[in-house]
Amino acid sequence: MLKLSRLADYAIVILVKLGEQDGVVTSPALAAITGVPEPTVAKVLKVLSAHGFVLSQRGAKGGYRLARSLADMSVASVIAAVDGQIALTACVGGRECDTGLSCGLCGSWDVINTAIRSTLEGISLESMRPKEACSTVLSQINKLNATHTVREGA
Amino acid sequence: MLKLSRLADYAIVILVKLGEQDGVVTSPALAAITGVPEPTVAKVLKVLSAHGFVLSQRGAKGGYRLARSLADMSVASVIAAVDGQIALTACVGGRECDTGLSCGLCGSWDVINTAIRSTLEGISLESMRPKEACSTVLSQINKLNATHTVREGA
DNA sequence: CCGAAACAGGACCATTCAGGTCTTTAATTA
DNA sequence: TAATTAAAGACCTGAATGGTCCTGTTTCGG
Repeated sequence: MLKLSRLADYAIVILVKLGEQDGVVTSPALAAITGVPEPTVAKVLKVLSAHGFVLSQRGAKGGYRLARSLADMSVASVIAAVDGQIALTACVGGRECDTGLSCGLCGSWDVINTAIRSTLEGISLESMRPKEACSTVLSQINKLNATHTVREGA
Repeated sequence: MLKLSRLADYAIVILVKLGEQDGVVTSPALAAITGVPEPTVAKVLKVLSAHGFVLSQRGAKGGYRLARSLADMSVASVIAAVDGQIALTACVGGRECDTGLSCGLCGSWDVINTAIRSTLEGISLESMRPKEACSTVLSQINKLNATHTVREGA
């Protein structure tokens, strides 16, 4: 169903959330914020660090912070970093697919791949940040779920 | 890596190839033409038939033929038929993802999903048909691979 | 100077799901 | 009536993703 890998999904969520914090944030803290299991957060962060999306600081009081603004990160670049090249099919670049040579659609896929890629490149992480109206709904849901623990500002 | 399922890939190839034949074509014949294993071809054709892309004729001298012109089939519709709804993530329609409620990107994904979908809807199967120059290259490759069996026109 | 905290970089397992095969049934035609 | 072919669905297998854990290495604080 043309779905994104969950890791890439997490990566985007984590980056957006990280952008909303100030100072360095530890991976356990990010796990708490996003709800993603800690080891997975750490794994994603490592990849993002290797690809220059976040800067890491080791040692006690270490953590992560964004390497650049969310507006300077495209959805495409994040997906490519986590999942590898964005391509719908195996036969890219005019090469033949592995079904033999009878496909005959050689090159036609490139049109699609390019279209998808440019679509995703045009969307920045900044534009993924929750909108106001949406945040309101979210906080309400959060309140519902936090009923027996904390009741902040209500 | 944001890849298409192989079944959807096959479906498109099969439809394009089917459009180049005249009269009804059996699935074994299509398997021979496309190089895709016969049972898989049959499986894909069944799905395509159920979704109205091809018309089936049972019994002896039966087979499949296109239900409408290739120009009237979008890549998006074929993918949707074989793989289900085209959506990058689980959280569509403003619903929250299953990581809990902390995603907070509610609705943002819809922008991406819609963009991808409309991109794919704008590409017809007709435009996937091999171009002349490309066919030439293909036939050359075919000749190379058929060296020890048949040498047609060379 | 030592210990705790936190990232780095792997290896590793387990689950899921897509891909593919097979069998049976029903329909059509010669 | 017999042969051919699609329809439908059960079932198996293998790859890959997702997730966990372990062992270093670095840095800060006491």
